[in-house]
Amino acid sequence: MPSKPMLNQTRKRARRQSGSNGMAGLERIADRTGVSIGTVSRILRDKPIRVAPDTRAKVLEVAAELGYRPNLLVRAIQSGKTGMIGVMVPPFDSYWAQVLYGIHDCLTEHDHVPLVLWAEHQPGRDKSPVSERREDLAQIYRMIDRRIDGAILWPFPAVLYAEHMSNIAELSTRNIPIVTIDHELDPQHKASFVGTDEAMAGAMVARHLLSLGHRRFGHFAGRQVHSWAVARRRGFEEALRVAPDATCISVEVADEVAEIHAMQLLNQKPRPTAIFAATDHIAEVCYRTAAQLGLVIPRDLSVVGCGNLDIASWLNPPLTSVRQQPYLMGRRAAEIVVERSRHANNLPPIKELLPTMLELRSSTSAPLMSP
Amino acid sequence: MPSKPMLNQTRKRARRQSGSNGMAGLERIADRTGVSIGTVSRILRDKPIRVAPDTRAKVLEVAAELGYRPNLLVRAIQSGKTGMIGVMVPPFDSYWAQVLYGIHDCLTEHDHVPLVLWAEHQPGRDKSPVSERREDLAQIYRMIDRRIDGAILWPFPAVLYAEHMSNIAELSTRNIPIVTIDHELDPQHKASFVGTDEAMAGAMVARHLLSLGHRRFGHFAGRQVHSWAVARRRGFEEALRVAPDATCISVEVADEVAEIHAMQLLNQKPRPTAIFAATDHIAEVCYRTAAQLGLVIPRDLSVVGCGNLDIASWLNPPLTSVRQQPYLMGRRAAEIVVERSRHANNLPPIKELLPTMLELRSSTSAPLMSP
DNA sequence: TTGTAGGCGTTATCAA
DNA sequence: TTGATAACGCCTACAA
Repeated sequence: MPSKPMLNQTRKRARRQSGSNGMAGLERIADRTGVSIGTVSRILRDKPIRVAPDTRAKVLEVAAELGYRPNLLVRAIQSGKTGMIGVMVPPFDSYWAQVLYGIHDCLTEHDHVPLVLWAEHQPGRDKSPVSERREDLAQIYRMIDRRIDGAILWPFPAVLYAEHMSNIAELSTRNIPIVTIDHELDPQHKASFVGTDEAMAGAMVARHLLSLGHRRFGHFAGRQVHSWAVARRRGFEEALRVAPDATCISVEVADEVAEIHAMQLLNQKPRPTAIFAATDHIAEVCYRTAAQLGLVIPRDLSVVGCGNLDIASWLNPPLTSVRQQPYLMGRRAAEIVVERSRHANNLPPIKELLPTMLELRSSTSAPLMSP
Repeated sequence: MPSKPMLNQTRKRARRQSGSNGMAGLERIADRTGVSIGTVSRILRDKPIRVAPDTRAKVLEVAAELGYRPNLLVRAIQSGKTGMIGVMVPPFDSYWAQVLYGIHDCLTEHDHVPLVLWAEHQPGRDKSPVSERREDLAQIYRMIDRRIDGAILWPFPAVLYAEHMSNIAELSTRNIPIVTIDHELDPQHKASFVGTDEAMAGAMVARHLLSLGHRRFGHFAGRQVHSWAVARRRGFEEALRVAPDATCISVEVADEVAEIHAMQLLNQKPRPTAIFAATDHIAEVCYRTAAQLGLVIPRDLSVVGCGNLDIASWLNPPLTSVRQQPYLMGRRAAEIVVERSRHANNLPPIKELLPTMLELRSSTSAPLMSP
């Protein structure tokens, strides 16, 4: 009979052997090699510790043979770190695909994985404020219940509703590091922010159009609940001031009625000779509207977009557009969350603005004639 | 002094109170309400059990106040089910975005979440077989180490290399349910499959072009390592047989040298009057090549694509393309993995083919003249 | 150098 | 109706 100290573990093992469900654990390796679980654990973690060479060899061999893989869930509940970062993104175009790539690459390089959930993307779904809030809340709980180490968020349209902030509060009150992309959150959430230098973007567009000789501008602005849309608009308008005789009419366009807004603006008299569309999607609407009015781009109307999506080069004529750096934005956002998570979210939140470039294509030219 | 039975737990609690890291657990609620952990657990799970109404009320109140959220990681290590499904996708276009939406929606409806990782997507990365294999393997381990309940895979180009199958074997030997999309795996993996009815797709395209009067065809086939590419090609070629005088030249195009292949095929004499491109991306290359040769679409050349991506409608002229059902494919794939996972992967693998439609646009017309 | 005990947050199983 | 206890698979301390 074994001595007392061994009895306890021996009994345990005997019991477990039967109920095992397939994947080998430390215990099975311990049994097969005749050493204790603790020893196996130490060897497999490859800590700088002292182990008899043949013990190590034997353990490694059996582990390989059994296809042992550590269970990160267990480590997670012990360490309090799951290595999972919640990512909530909008329905996507090529811009967001790049952002996701950036996030993905940076996270995996740091041994983390993204838990990607979508903000409402179904055209068919009920979009009432209430159901939207519920749905977003459910998504946030999905992440919290799995104990994500941090979250990267996109500013869903729901930021419109004050109640929505309480969803984000679910994260911030639990001290989960947050980084938002493109939209800056209220300071109370202590959230970091990665965005685009909209002042620079606006200035580049303004300078380009002014240098072509334009003086009457129109701006299709994004919905002003998004901080990027506000900054983009201001950046453009302020940069126009260098030309005292420049005028600009800005209208905020909501996706659903973009056509109508575009039509109204393009029917102004005198008509603007150049348009800065807040996004390439809006620029596309602008193209369609221009076509309906019989305007030829760029002869009658110069158009500049923003985002430099795939469509920019597919449009006819190819669209001049502000090139942002979505991949880099994703990377930076990921780097920031991971770092905050490592420091128990005690680092102060930071804001980061990435520079832009203007991608010149053929949707811009000098105005037909001066007024 | 408390009686002996209580002593043990009481001591434990006293110790833990200090080291708690923020998020409330059952224990804290138990302390605050004066009941045992077990009771709290039962109430919060809301099982059909008998609890004193006031006990329940008190517990629920405290739980809400503390913002209690269950820790799914713990449930996972106990139940052996994490509720996470690994999803490995290629760099994406609108087709894959739809697939992801479908997967996401179906999974969340079943209280699961997707763990989305990318198959190599970086143009800059070293693409040697070895490093590619390593990278994919790392991705697979990331999923396994977090104990995914199942996996939805896209057939990465790496299926080319025999060694790559050993990566997938890492999943199948562990009895993790697998569903592949678009590419059918070797039977040994017992993997399920969701794809498109390529025979139907090919037949629709063939019928359409034949009815327009075409007899000389060209087919830009996808790389024949992909089962979808093989089936799509065969589907098209076989459907052409209804016209005894129809001829078809098929070439397999690799992305990198697509232009060259396209140029060669379009330089055949007599030149084909209609092209079926295996993907819309290839169709786009075809457009460019045709332009270089001074061919006008559809006057000199009819072109049909497949996938009905966003670009199809942006191309000039808009591309006639086979419409697949990516969203549905995603949903079905998700449903299938979840179901297999629930049955310990004991259900037999299934194959599912979804029907297609032909989206008629203006890239096809009758041939200019009969030979 | 190796083994054992205790704990992570929860569930399930008895016992009270 | 409620409480205590043993898992789940692993890691950290401490003991041998």
